[in-house]
Amino acid sequence: MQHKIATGLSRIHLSAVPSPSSEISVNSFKHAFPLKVACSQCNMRDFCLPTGLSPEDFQRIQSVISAQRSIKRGETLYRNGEKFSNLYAIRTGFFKIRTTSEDGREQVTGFQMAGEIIGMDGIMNDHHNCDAVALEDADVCVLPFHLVEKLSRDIGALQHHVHKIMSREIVREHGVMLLLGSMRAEERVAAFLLNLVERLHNRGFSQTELNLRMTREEIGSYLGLKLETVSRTFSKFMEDGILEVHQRHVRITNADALALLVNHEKSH
Amino acid sequence: MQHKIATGLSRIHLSAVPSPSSEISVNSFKHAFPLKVACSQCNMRDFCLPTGLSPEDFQRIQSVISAQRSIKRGETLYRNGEKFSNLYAIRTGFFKIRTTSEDGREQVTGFQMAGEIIGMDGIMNDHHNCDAVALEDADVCVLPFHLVEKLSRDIGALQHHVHKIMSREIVREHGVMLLLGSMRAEERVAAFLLNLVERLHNRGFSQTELNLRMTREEIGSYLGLKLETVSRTFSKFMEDGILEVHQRHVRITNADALALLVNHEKSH
DNA sequence: ATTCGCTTTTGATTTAGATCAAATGCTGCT
DNA sequence: AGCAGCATTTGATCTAAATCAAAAGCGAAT
Repeated sequence: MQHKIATGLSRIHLSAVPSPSSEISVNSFKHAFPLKVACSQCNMRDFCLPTGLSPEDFQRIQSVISAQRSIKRGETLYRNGEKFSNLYAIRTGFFKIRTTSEDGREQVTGFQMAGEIIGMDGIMNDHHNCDAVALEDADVCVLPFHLVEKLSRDIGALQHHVHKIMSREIVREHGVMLLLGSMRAEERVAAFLLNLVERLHNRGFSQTELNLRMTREEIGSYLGLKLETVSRTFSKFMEDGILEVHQRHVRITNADALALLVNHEKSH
Repeated sequence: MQHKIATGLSRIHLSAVPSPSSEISVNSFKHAFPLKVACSQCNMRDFCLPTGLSPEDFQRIQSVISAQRSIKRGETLYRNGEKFSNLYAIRTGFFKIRTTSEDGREQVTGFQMAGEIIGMDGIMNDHHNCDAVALEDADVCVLPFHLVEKLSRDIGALQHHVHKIMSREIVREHGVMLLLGSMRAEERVAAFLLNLVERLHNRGFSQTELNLRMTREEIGSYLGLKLETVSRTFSKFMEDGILEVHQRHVRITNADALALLVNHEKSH
Protein backbone atom coordinates (compact mmCIF):
# COMPACT_ATOMS: atom_id res chain seq x y z
CA MET A 1 0.00 0.00 0.00
CA GLN A 2 1.24 3.45 -0.91
CA HIS A 3 1.58 5.55 2.16
CA LYS A 4 -0.19 8.82 2.21
CA ILE A 5 0.52 11.83 4.32
CA ALA A 6 -2.28 12.87 6.59
CA THR A 7 -3.03 16.21 5.00
CA GLY A 8 -6.37 17.79 4.51
CA LEU A 9 -6.31 16.73 0.88
CA SER A 10 -5.65 13.12 1.52
CA ARG A 11 -8.72 12.99 3.66
CA ILE A 12 -10.54 12.01 0.52
CA HIS A 13 -8.64 8.73 0.45
CA LEU A 14 -10.18 7.87 3.77
CA SER A 15 -13.70 8.47 2.57
CA ALA A 16 -15.91 5.63 1.54
CA VAL A 17 -16.36 4.79 -2.11
CA PRO A 18 -18.52 7.49 -3.65
CA SER A 19 -21.99 6.67 -4.89
CA PRO A 20 -22.65 6.57 -8.67
CA SER A 21 -24.12 10.08 -8.60
CA SER A 22 -21.77 12.83 -9.75
CA GLU A 23 -19.32 14.48 -7.35
CA ILE A 24 -21.04 17.79 -7.79
CA SER A 25 -24.49 16.65 -6.78
CA VAL A 26 -23.05 14.68 -3.89
CA ASN A 27 -21.21 17.67 -2.63
CA SER A 28 -24.06 20.09 -2.96
CA PHE A 29 -26.33 17.94 -0.83
CA LYS A 30 -23.62 16.67 1.42
CA HIS A 31 -24.53 18.58 4.51
CA ALA A 32 -28.25 17.97 4.27
CA PHE A 33 -28.06 14.34 3.23
CA PRO A 34 -24.73 12.84 4.05
CA LEU A 35 -23.86 9.84 1.96
CA LYS A 36 -24.95 6.65 3.61
CA VAL A 37 -22.36 3.99 2.92
CA ALA A 38 -22.76 0.27 3.49
CA CYS A 39 -20.63 -0.88 6.44
CA SER A 40 -19.49 -3.83 4.39
CA GLN A 41 -18.07 -1.37 1.82
CA CYS A 42 -16.59 1.14 4.26
CA ASN A 43 -12.78 1.31 4.50
CA MET A 44 -13.10 1.90 8.20
CA ARG A 45 -15.06 -1.27 8.90
CA ASP A 46 -12.14 -3.13 10.41
CA PHE A 47 -11.68 -0.36 12.95
CA CYS A 48 -15.35 0.04 13.92
CA LEU A 49 -16.60 -3.51 13.68
CA PRO A 50 -15.54 -7.00 14.64
CA THR A 51 -13.89 -8.94 11.84
CA GLY A 52 -15.40 -11.99 10.22
CA LEU A 53 -19.01 -10.87 10.24
CA SER A 54 -21.42 -12.66 7.94
CA PRO A 55 -23.15 -10.60 5.23
CA GLU A 56 -26.37 -10.91 7.23
CA ASP A 57 -24.72 -9.53 10.34
CA PHE A 58 -23.34 -6.63 8.31
CA GLN A 59 -26.86 -5.98 7.17
CA ARG A 60 -28.29 -6.05 10.67
CA ILE A 61 -25.56 -3.84 12.06
CA GLN A 62 -26.01 -1.47 9.17
CA SER A 63 -29.66 -1.22 10.13
CA VAL A 64 -28.86 0.37 13.49
CA ILE A 65 -27.00 3.26 11.87
CA SER A 66 -29.76 5.81 11.96
CA ALA A 67 -27.94 8.44 9.93
CA GLN A 68 -24.70 10.02 9.06
CA ARG A 69 -23.88 13.47 10.20
CA SER A 70 -21.42 16.03 8.90
CA ILE A 71 -19.67 18.34 11.33
CA LYS A 72 -17.78 21.38 10.15
CA ARG A 73 -14.42 22.31 11.59
CA GLY A 74 -14.87 24.03 14.92
CA GLU A 75 -18.35 22.65 15.53
CA THR A 76 -19.18 20.18 18.27
CA LEU A 77 -20.68 16.76 17.76
CA TYR A 78 -21.89 16.62 21.34
CA ARG A 79 -21.39 18.70 24.44
CA ASN A 80 -21.03 18.29 28.15
CA GLY A 81 -24.48 18.10 29.72
CA GLU A 82 -26.29 17.11 26.55
CA LYS A 83 -28.59 14.12 26.68
CA PHE A 84 -26.80 10.97 25.59
CA SER A 85 -28.39 8.74 23.04
CA ASN A 86 -25.81 7.82 20.42
CA LEU A 87 -22.33 6.59 19.98
CA TYR A 88 -20.56 7.91 16.91
CA ALA A 89 -18.22 6.13 14.53
CA ILE A 90 -15.89 8.63 12.91
CA ARG A 91 -15.86 8.04 9.19
CA THR A 92 -13.69 10.95 8.18
CA GLY A 93 -12.20 13.85 10.07
CA PHE A 94 -10.56 14.46 13.37
CA PHE A 95 -11.95 15.35 16.80
CA LYS A 96 -10.65 16.55 20.09
CA ILE A 97 -12.44 15.39 23.21
CA ARG A 98 -12.27 17.75 26.15
CA THR A 99 -13.62 17.97 29.66
CA THR A 100 -14.06 21.15 31.59
CA SER A 101 -13.87 21.56 35.34
CA GLU A 102 -16.37 23.62 37.31
CA ASP A 103 -14.03 26.57 37.39
CA GLY A 104 -13.53 26.47 33.65
CA ARG A 105 -10.23 24.70 33.26
CA GLU A 106 -10.10 22.66 30.14
CA GLN A 107 -8.43 19.32 29.57
CA VAL A 108 -8.16 17.62 26.21
CA THR A 109 -8.60 13.94 27.02
CA GLY A 110 -8.06 12.60 23.54
CA PHE A 111 -7.71 13.17 19.82
CA GLN A 112 -9.84 10.78 17.79
CA MET A 113 -9.64 9.95 14.12
CA ALA A 114 -11.45 7.93 11.45
CA GLY A 115 -12.39 4.44 12.53
CA GLU A 116 -12.67 5.33 16.21
CA ILE A 117 -15.87 5.27 18.26
CA ILE A 118 -16.68 8.16 20.55
CA GLY A 119 -19.42 9.09 22.99
CA MET A 120 -19.07 6.27 25.52
CA ASP A 121 -18.67 8.78 28.32
CA GLY A 122 -22.42 9.41 28.12
CA ILE A 123 -23.59 5.91 28.98
CA MET A 124 -22.85 6.26 32.65
CA ASN A 125 -25.57 8.75 33.49
CA ASP A 126 -27.41 9.36 30.24
CA HIS A 127 -25.66 12.66 29.67
CA HIS A 128 -22.44 13.47 27.97
CA ASN A 129 -19.80 14.82 30.27
CA CYS A 130 -17.37 16.11 27.71
CA ASP A 131 -17.31 17.91 24.38
CA ALA A 132 -16.38 16.42 21.02
CA VAL A 133 -15.08 19.21 18.77
CA ALA A 134 -14.26 18.66 15.10
CA LEU A 135 -10.73 19.85 14.29
CA GLU A 136 -11.45 19.38 10.60
CA ASP A 137 -14.65 18.78 8.67
CA ALA A 138 -15.91 15.37 9.64
CA ASP A 139 -18.52 12.74 8.89
CA VAL A 140 -19.75 10.35 11.52
CA CYS A 141 -22.11 7.40 11.59
CA VAL A 142 -24.77 7.83 14.26
CA LEU A 143 -25.29 4.73 16.36
CA PRO A 144 -28.33 4.96 18.65
CA PHE A 145 -27.07 3.24 21.75
CA HIS A 146 -30.28 1.47 22.68
CA LEU A 147 -30.19 -0.20 19.26
CA VAL A 148 -26.56 -1.15 19.73
CA GLU A 149 -27.51 -2.77 23.02
CA LYS A 150 -30.49 -4.51 21.46
CA LEU A 151 -28.46 -5.91 18.61
CA SER A 152 -25.59 -7.00 20.86
CA ARG A 153 -28.00 -9.25 22.69
CA ASP A 154 -28.38 -11.16 19.41
CA ILE A 155 -24.90 -10.94 17.95
CA GLY A 156 -22.31 -12.16 20.41
CA ALA A 157 -19.45 -10.84 18.32
CA LEU A 158 -20.92 -7.37 18.42
CA GLN A 159 -21.48 -7.55 22.16
CA HIS A 160 -17.90 -8.52 22.77
CA HIS A 161 -16.71 -5.87 20.36
CA VAL A 162 -18.53 -3.15 22.29
CA HIS A 163 -16.88 -4.38 25.47
CA LYS A 164 -13.50 -4.39 23.79
CA ILE A 165 -13.89 -0.85 22.53
CA MET A 166 -14.75 0.41 25.99
CA SER A 167 -11.92 -1.57 27.52
CA ARG A 168 -9.53 -0.17 24.95
CA GLU A 169 -10.57 3.32 25.95
CA ILE A 170 -9.92 2.52 29.61
CA VAL A 171 -6.48 1.17 28.74
CA ARG A 172 -5.71 4.14 26.53
CA GLU A 173 -6.53 6.45 29.40
CA HIS A 174 -4.26 4.48 31.72
CA GLY A 175 -1.50 5.28 29.26
CA VAL A 176 -2.32 8.96 29.30
CA MET A 177 -2.31 8.93 33.08
CA LEU A 178 1.14 7.36 33.03
CA LEU A 179 2.27 10.05 30.64
CA LEU A 180 0.79 12.88 32.69
CA GLY A 181 1.86 11.48 36.01
CA SER A 182 5.40 10.46 35.37
CA MET A 183 6.92 11.75 32.15
CA ARG A 184 8.91 14.88 31.48
CA ALA A 185 8.01 17.31 28.70
CA GLU A 186 10.21 15.78 26.01
CA GLU A 187 8.97 12.30 26.72
CA ARG A 188 5.37 13.44 26.58
CA VAL A 189 5.78 15.13 23.22
CA ALA A 190 7.67 12.14 21.83
CA ALA A 191 4.99 9.73 23.06
CA PHE A 192 2.29 11.93 21.59
CA LEU A 193 3.88 12.03 18.15
CA LEU A 194 4.63 8.33 18.08
CA ASN A 195 1.11 7.48 19.09
CA LEU A 196 -0.43 9.74 16.45
CA VAL A 197 1.80 8.52 13.69
CA GLU A 198 1.21 4.92 14.60
CA ARG A 199 -2.54 5.30 14.43
CA LEU A 200 -2.24 7.10 11.12
CA HIS A 201 0.04 4.38 9.84
CA ASN A 202 -2.59 1.76 10.72
CA ARG A 203 -4.90 3.69 8.43
CA GLY A 204 -2.49 3.64 5.53
CA PHE A 205 -0.73 6.95 6.07
CA SER A 206 2.95 7.60 6.33
CA GLN A 207 4.82 6.38 9.35
CA THR A 208 7.15 9.33 9.34
CA GLU A 209 5.16 12.30 8.22
CA LEU A 210 1.97 13.88 9.48
CA ASN A 211 -0.08 17.03 9.51
CA LEU A 212 -1.17 18.07 12.94
CA ARG A 213 -4.79 19.01 13.12
CA MET A 214 -4.54 20.77 16.46
CA THR A 215 -2.84 23.88 17.82
CA ARG A 216 0.15 23.85 20.12
CA GLU A 217 -2.22 24.88 22.87
CA GLU A 218 -4.43 21.83 22.30
CA ILE A 219 -1.41 19.56 22.28
CA GLY A 220 -0.30 21.23 25.49
CA SER A 221 -3.67 20.73 27.11
CA TYR A 222 -3.59 17.05 26.23
CA LEU A 223 -0.04 16.66 27.51
CA GLY A 224 -0.35 18.78 30.63
CA LEU A 225 2.07 21.36 29.25
CA LYS A 226 1.86 24.99 28.22
CA LEU A 227 1.88 25.81 24.52
CA GLU A 228 5.30 27.49 24.81
CA THR A 229 6.75 24.29 26.19
CA VAL A 230 5.31 22.28 23.31
CA SER A 231 6.76 24.74 20.83
CA ARG A 232 10.17 24.73 22.49
CA THR A 233 10.19 20.95 22.59
CA PHE A 234 9.51 20.81 18.86
CA SER A 235 12.36 23.26 18.30
CA LYS A 236 14.62 21.18 20.49
CA PHE A 237 13.78 18.04 18.52
CA MET A 238 14.58 19.92 15.30
CA GLU A 239 17.98 20.96 16.65
CA ASP A 240 18.60 17.35 17.62
CA GLY A 241 17.75 16.18 14.12
CA ILE A 242 14.80 14.15 15.33
CA LEU A 243 12.08 16.14 13.60
CA GLU A 244 11.49 18.55 10.78
CA VAL A 245 8.66 20.84 11.74
CA HIS A 246 7.03 23.40 9.44
CA GLN A 247 3.96 24.78 11.13
CA ARG A 248 1.64 21.83 11.48
CA HIS A 249 3.57 19.59 9.20
CA VAL A 250 5.93 17.22 10.98
CA ARG A 251 8.41 14.78 9.54
CA ILE A 252 10.04 12.32 11.87
CA THR A 253 13.63 11.98 10.79
CA ASN A 254 14.83 9.83 13.65
CA ALA A 255 12.07 7.62 14.95
CA ASP A 256 14.46 5.53 17.00
CA ALA A 257 15.62 8.54 18.97
CA LEU A 258 12.01 9.44 19.59
CA ALA A 259 11.21 5.95 20.82
CA LEU A 260 14.28 5.95 23.05
CA LEU A 261 13.16 9.19 24.63
CA VAL A 262 9.86 7.63 25.68
CA ASN A 263 11.13 4.39 27.06
CA HIS A 264 14.29 5.32 28.83
CA GLU A 265 14.05 7.61 31.74
CA LYS A 266 17.15 9.72 31.69
CA SER A 267 19.46 8.70 34.52
CA HIS A 268 20.80 11.72 36.35
CA MET B 1 -27.27 5.57 59.79
CA GLN B 2 -24.41 5.87 62.23
CA HIS B 3 -21.28 6.92 60.44
CA LYS B 4 -18.25 4.82 60.88
CA ILE B 5 -14.64 5.72 60.40
CA ALA B 6 -12.86 3.74 57.75
CA THR B 7 -10.38 1.97 60.00
CA GLY B 8 -9.16 -1.55 59.76
CA LEU B 9 -11.54 -2.55 62.55
CA SER B 10 -14.61 -1.12 60.97
CA ARG B 11 -13.98 -3.18 57.91
CA ILE B 12 -16.15 -5.78 59.55
CA HIS B 13 -19.16 -3.51 59.13
CA LEU B 14 -18.67 -3.63 55.41
CA SER B 15 -18.68 -7.40 55.34
CA ALA B 16 -21.75 -9.27 54.33
CA VAL B 17 -24.06 -10.62 56.99
CA PRO B 18 -22.31 -13.58 58.60
CA SER B 19 -23.66 -17.04 58.07
CA PRO B 20 -25.29 -18.85 61.00
CA SER B 21 -22.11 -20.78 61.69
CA SER B 22 -19.96 -19.41 64.51
CA GLU B 23 -17.45 -16.61 63.93
CA ILE B 24 -14.61 -18.86 64.93
CA SER B 25 -15.27 -21.57 62.40
CA VAL B 26 -15.87 -19.01 59.68
CA ASN B 27 -12.58 -17.34 60.39
CA SER B 28 -10.55 -20.49 60.60
CA PHE B 29 -11.60 -21.54 57.12
CA LYS B 30 -11.80 -18.08 55.69
CA HIS B 31 -8.78 -18.23 53.48
CA ALA B 32 -9.42 -21.68 52.12
CA PHE B 33 -13.17 -21.35 51.69
CA PRO B 34 -14.23 -17.75 51.61
CA LEU B 35 -17.81 -17.27 52.66
CA LYS B 36 -20.11 -17.26 49.69
CA VAL B 37 -22.82 -14.72 50.33
CA ALA B 38 -26.03 -14.33 48.36
CA CYS B 39 -25.93 -11.18 46.23
CA SER B 40 -29.43 -10.37 47.40
CA GLN B 41 -28.11 -10.30 50.97
CA CYS B 42 -24.84 -8.50 50.31
CA ASN B 43 -24.53 -4.90 51.56
CA MET B 44 -22.57 -4.03 48.48
CA ARG B 45 -25.27 -5.14 46.05
CA ASP B 46 -26.39 -1.61 45.23
CA PHE B 47 -22.85 -0.77 44.17
CA CYS B 48 -22.18 -3.89 42.11
CA LEU B 49 -25.57 -4.58 40.61
CA PRO B 50 -28.43 -2.74 38.98
CA THR B 51 -31.26 -1.87 41.35
CA GLY B 52 -34.71 -3.34 41.11
CA LEU B 53 -33.71 -6.87 40.15
CA SER B 54 -36.25 -9.61 40.60
CA PRO B 55 -35.40 -12.46 42.99
CA GLU B 56 -34.98 -14.72 39.95
CA ASP B 57 -32.51 -12.32 38.37
CA PHE B 58 -30.57 -12.17 41.64
CA GLN B 59 -30.46 -15.93 41.53
CA ARG B 60 -29.20 -16.04 37.95
CA ILE B 61 -26.59 -13.37 38.53
CA GLN B 62 -25.50 -15.13 41.66
CA SER B 63 -24.97 -18.24 39.56
CA VAL B 64 -22.20 -16.61 37.51
CA ILE B 65 -20.12 -15.89 40.60
CA SER B 66 -17.77 -18.78 40.39
CA ALA B 67 -16.07 -18.21 43.71
CA GLN B 68 -14.88 -15.73 46.21
CA ARG B 69 -11.25 -15.11 46.73
CA SER B 70 -9.34 -13.68 49.64
CA ILE B 71 -6.27 -11.59 49.01
CA LYS B 72 -3.86 -10.71 51.78
CA ARG B 73 -2.42 -7.25 52.11
CA GLY B 74 0.42 -6.78 49.67
CA GLU B 75 -0.67 -9.59 47.37
CA THR B 76 -1.94 -9.04 43.84
CA LEU B 77 -5.33 -10.07 42.56
CA TYR B 78 -4.11 -9.93 38.99
CA ARG B 79 -1.02 -8.74 37.20
CA ASN B 80 0.01 -7.09 34.00
CA GLY B 81 0.39 -9.71 31.29
CA GLU B 82 -1.76 -12.31 33.00
CA LYS B 83 -4.51 -13.95 31.00
CA PHE B 84 -7.81 -12.18 31.51
CA SER B 85 -10.85 -14.18 32.35
CA ASN B 86 -12.65 -12.54 35.25
CA LEU B 87 -13.92 -9.28 36.54
CA TYR B 88 -13.82 -8.89 40.28
CA ALA B 89 -16.34 -7.27 42.58
CA ILE B 90 -14.61 -6.05 45.72
CA ARG B 91 -16.55 -7.21 48.73
CA THR B 92 -14.21 -5.99 51.41
CA GLY B 93 -10.79 -4.39 51.36
CA PHE B 94 -8.95 -1.85 49.33
CA PHE B 95 -6.86 -2.10 46.16
CA LYS B 96 -4.48 0.05 44.23
CA ILE B 97 -4.41 -0.36 40.47
CA ARG B 98 -1.12 0.43 38.83
CA THR B 99 0.39 0.35 35.37
CA THR B 100 4.07 0.11 34.63
CA SER B 101 5.85 1.52 31.60
CA GLU B 102 8.47 -0.42 29.70
CA ASP B 103 11.26 1.34 31.51
CA GLY B 104 9.75 0.52 34.88
CA ARG B 105 8.03 3.70 35.82
CA GLU B 106 4.96 3.07 37.88
CA GLN B 107 1.67 4.93 37.85
CA VAL B 108 -1.16 4.28 40.27
CA THR B 109 -4.26 4.72 38.15
CA GLY B 110 -6.82 4.24 40.88
CA PHE B 111 -7.68 3.20 44.41
CA GLN B 112 -10.68 0.90 44.53
CA MET B 113 -12.84 -0.05 47.47
CA ALA B 114 -15.74 -2.33 48.39
CA GLY B 115 -18.58 -2.30 45.91
CA GLU B 116 -16.37 -1.43 42.96
CA ILE B 117 -15.69 -3.69 39.98
CA ILE B 118 -12.16 -4.10 38.69
CA GLY B 119 -10.43 -5.94 35.89
CA MET B 120 -12.09 -4.33 32.86
CA ASP B 121 -8.70 -3.38 31.46
CA GLY B 122 -8.26 -7.01 30.45
CA ILE B 123 -11.20 -7.28 28.06
CA MET B 124 -9.47 -5.39 25.31
CA ASN B 125 -6.87 -8.01 24.42
CA ASP B 126 -7.57 -10.90 26.76
CA HIS B 127 -4.69 -9.99 29.01
CA HIS B 128 -4.54 -7.70 31.97
CA ASN B 129 -2.40 -4.69 31.44
CA CYS B 130 -2.13 -3.50 35.00
CA ASP B 131 -1.72 -4.86 38.51
CA ALA B 132 -4.33 -4.92 41.23
CA VAL B 133 -2.58 -4.92 44.62
CA ALA B 134 -4.46 -5.32 47.90
CA LEU B 135 -3.61 -2.51 50.33
CA GLU B 136 -5.45 -4.38 53.06
CA ASP B 137 -6.78 -7.91 53.33
CA ALA B 138 -9.59 -8.21 50.84
CA ASP B 139 -12.36 -10.49 49.62
CA VAL B 140 -13.60 -10.36 46.07
CA CYS B 141 -16.33 -12.07 44.09
CA VAL B 142 -14.95 -13.70 40.96
CA LEU B 143 -17.06 -12.99 37.87
CA PRO B 144 -16.00 -15.05 34.85
CA PHE B 145 -16.42 -12.56 32.07
CA HIS B 146 -17.75 -14.95 29.45
CA LEU B 147 -20.59 -15.79 31.85
CA VAL B 148 -21.25 -12.11 32.49
CA GLU B 149 -21.52 -11.63 28.74
CA LYS B 150 -23.76 -14.65 28.36
CA LEU B 151 -26.09 -13.54 31.10
CA SER B 152 -26.22 -9.94 29.84
CA ARG B 153 -27.65 -11.22 26.61
CA ASP B 154 -30.66 -12.39 28.63
CA ILE B 155 -30.97 -9.72 31.28
CA GLY B 156 -31.13 -6.27 29.70
CA ALA B 157 -30.68 -4.55 33.04
CA LEU B 158 -27.42 -6.41 33.58
CA GLN B 159 -26.21 -5.61 30.10
CA HIS B 160 -26.82 -1.93 30.58
CA HIS B 161 -25.25 -2.07 34.01
CA VAL B 162 -22.03 -3.51 32.60
CA HIS B 163 -21.94 -0.70 30.06
CA LYS B 164 -22.54 1.85 32.78
CA ILE B 165 -19.75 0.51 34.92
CA MET B 166 -17.28 0.72 32.06
CA SER B 167 -18.51 4.17 31.11
CA ARG B 168 -18.12 5.28 34.71
CA GLU B 169 -14.54 4.13 34.65
CA ILE B 170 -13.91 6.12 31.47
CA VAL B 171 -15.43 9.21 33.05
CA ARG B 172 -13.50 8.71 36.27
CA GLU B 173 -10.30 8.59 34.28
CA HIS B 174 -11.23 11.79 32.47
CA GLY B 175 -11.37 13.37 35.89
CA VAL B 176 -7.95 12.06 36.83
CA MET B 177 -6.55 13.38 33.55
CA LEU B 178 -7.98 16.80 34.36
CA LEU B 179 -6.36 16.61 37.76
CA LEU B 180 -2.99 15.51 36.42
CA GLY B 181 -3.04 17.85 33.47
CA SER B 182 -4.16 21.08 35.00
CA MET B 183 -4.15 21.19 38.79
CA ARG B 184 -1.47 22.31 41.18
CA ALA B 185 -0.27 20.15 44.07
CA GLU B 186 -2.66 21.52 46.70
CA GLU B 187 -5.64 21.13 44.41
CA ARG B 188 -4.68 17.57 43.59
CA VAL B 189 -4.37 16.56 47.22
CA ALA B 190 -7.64 18.30 48.08
CA ALA B 191 -9.46 16.61 45.20
CA PHE B 192 -8.01 13.27 46.21
CA LEU B 193 -9.19 13.54 49.80
CA LEU B 194 -12.64 14.80 48.88
CA ASN B 195 -13.09 12.00 46.39
CA LEU B 196 -12.01 9.33 48.86
CA VAL B 197 -14.14 10.63 51.66
CA GLU B 198 -17.17 10.95 49.42
CA ARG B 199 -16.91 7.36 48.27
CA LEU B 200 -16.49 6.22 51.86
CA HIS B 201 -19.46 8.33 52.88
CA ASN B 202 -21.59 6.60 50.23
CA ARG B 203 -20.71 3.38 51.99
CA GLY B 204 -21.81 4.61 55.39
CA PHE B 205 -18.51 5.92 56.70
CA SER B 206 -17.76 9.32 58.11
CA GLN B 207 -17.72 12.28 55.79
CA THR B 208 -14.94 13.99 57.68
CA GLU B 209 -12.64 11.30 58.92
CA LEU B 210 -10.75 8.53 57.20
CA ASN B 211 -7.86 6.15 57.47
CA LEU B 212 -5.63 6.15 54.47
CA ARG B 213 -4.73 2.70 53.29
CA MET B 214 -1.84 3.82 51.10
CA THR B 215 1.57 5.36 51.64
CA ARG B 216 2.46 8.94 50.76
CA GLU B 217 4.40 7.52 47.86
CA GLU B 218 1.34 5.74 46.48
CA ILE B 219 -0.73 8.88 46.85
CA GLY B 220 2.04 10.74 45.08
CA SER B 221 2.13 8.27 42.24
CA TYR B 222 -1.61 8.60 41.77
CA LEU B 223 -1.44 12.39 41.86
CA GLY B 224 1.69 12.83 39.79
CA LEU B 225 3.62 14.22 42.77
CA LYS B 226 6.59 13.11 44.83
CA LEU B 227 5.97 11.74 48.28
CA GLU B 228 7.67 14.74 49.89
CA THR B 229 5.25 17.05 48.17
CA VAL B 230 2.28 15.06 49.41
CA SER B 231 3.66 15.18 52.94
CA ARG B 232 4.33 18.90 52.76
CA THR B 233 0.85 19.53 51.41
CA PHE B 234 -0.69 17.65 54.31
CA SER B 235 1.42 19.73 56.69
CA LYS B 236 0.35 22.91 54.94
CA PHE B 237 -3.30 21.93 55.25
CA MET B 238 -2.78 21.28 58.96
CA GLU B 239 -1.25 24.72 59.43
CA ASP B 240 -4.22 26.19 57.59
CA GLY B 241 -6.63 24.40 59.89
CA ILE B 242 -8.11 22.38 57.06
CA LEU B 243 -6.97 18.96 58.21
CA GLU B 244 -5.80 17.08 61.24
CA VAL B 245 -3.36 14.42 60.13
CA HIS B 246 -1.86 11.74 62.36
CA GLN B 247 0.00 9.28 60.23
CA ARG B 248 -2.64 7.67 58.07
CA HIS B 249 -5.54 9.04 60.00
CA VAL B 250 -7.03 12.19 58.53
CA ARG B 251 -9.81 14.37 59.87
CA ILE B 252 -11.17 17.07 57.61
CA THR B 253 -11.86 20.08 59.78
CA ASN B 254 -12.74 22.50 57.01
CA ALA B 255 -14.36 20.72 54.12
CA ASP B 256 -15.49 23.98 52.53
CA ALA B 257 -11.95 25.25 52.28
CA LEU B 258 -10.93 21.96 50.71
CA ALA B 259 -13.72 22.18 48.17
CA LEU B 260 -12.84 25.79 47.37
CA LEU B 261 -9.25 24.78 46.70
CA VAL B 262 -10.36 22.32 44.04
CA ASN B 263 -12.84 24.47 42.23
CA HIS B 264 -11.26 27.86 42.19
CA GLU B 265 -8.03 28.28 40.38
CA LYS B 266 -6.04 30.79 42.32
CA SER B 267 -5.89 34.09 40.40
CA HIS B 268 -2.39 35.45 40.34
C1' DA C 1 -3.14 43.24 -1.96
C1' DT C 2 -3.95 44.59 2.84
C1' DT C 3 -5.53 44.10 7.30
C1' DC C 4 -6.85 41.68 11.47
C1' DG C 5 -6.69 38.04 14.38
C1' DC C 6 -4.96 34.12 15.51
C1' DT C 7 -0.86 30.84 16.10
C1' DT C 8 3.78 30.09 16.78
C1' DT C 9 8.41 31.04 18.12
C1' DT C 10 11.87 32.75 21.06
C1' DG C 11 13.91 35.18 25.00
C1' DA C 12 14.10 36.58 29.99
C1' DT C 13 12.65 35.59 34.44
C1' DT C 14 10.18 33.26 38.07
C1' DT C 15 8.52 29.48 40.70
C1' DA C 16 6.32 25.15 42.07
C1' DG C 17 7.72 21.05 42.83
C1' DA C 18 11.71 17.82 42.51
C1' DT C 19 15.80 16.37 44.44
C1' DC C 20 19.07 15.58 48.02
C1' DA C 21 19.74 14.89 52.81
C1' DA C 22 18.95 13.84 57.53
C1' DA C 23 16.29 13.06 61.57
C1' DT C 24 12.30 10.96 63.65
C1' DG C 25 8.52 7.78 64.13
C1' DC C 26 6.05 3.46 63.45
C1' DT C 27 5.42 -1.45 62.88
C1' DG C 28 6.38 -5.98 62.71
C1' DC C 29 9.49 -9.56 64.07
C1' DT C 30 12.32 -12.39 66.98
C1' DA D 1 11.54 -5.42 75.00
C1' DG D 2 14.63 -4.30 71.41
C1' DC D 3 15.97 -4.08 66.71
C1' DA D 4 15.53 -3.55 61.69
C1' DG D 5 13.40 -1.64 58.08
C1' DC D 6 10.13 1.31 56.29
C1' DA D 7 7.35 5.56 56.23
C1' DT D 8 7.11 10.20 57.20
C1' DT D 9 8.52 14.82 58.05
C1' DT D 10 11.26 18.77 57.39
C1' DG D 11 15.02 21.62 55.61
C1' DA D 12 18.16 23.26 51.87
C1' DT D 13 18.93 23.56 47.18
C1' DC D 14 18.13 22.89 42.31
C1' DT D 15 15.68 22.78 37.97
C1' DA D 16 12.10 21.91 34.53
C1' DA D 17 8.49 24.12 33.12
C1' DA D 18 5.50 28.14 33.79
C1' DT D 19 4.96 32.81 33.19
C1' DC D 20 5.62 37.19 31.09
C1' DA D 21 6.73 39.58 26.95
C1' DA D 22 7.44 40.64 22.23
C1' DA D 23 8.09 39.71 17.51
C1' DA D 24 7.13 37.13 13.45
C1' DG D 25 4.31 34.13 10.52
C1' DC D 26 0.14 32.72 8.41
C1' DG D 27 -4.62 32.58 6.78
C1' DA D 28 -9.20 34.25 6.24
C1' DA D 29 -11.91 38.08 4.97
C1' DT D 30 -12.57 42.24 2.69
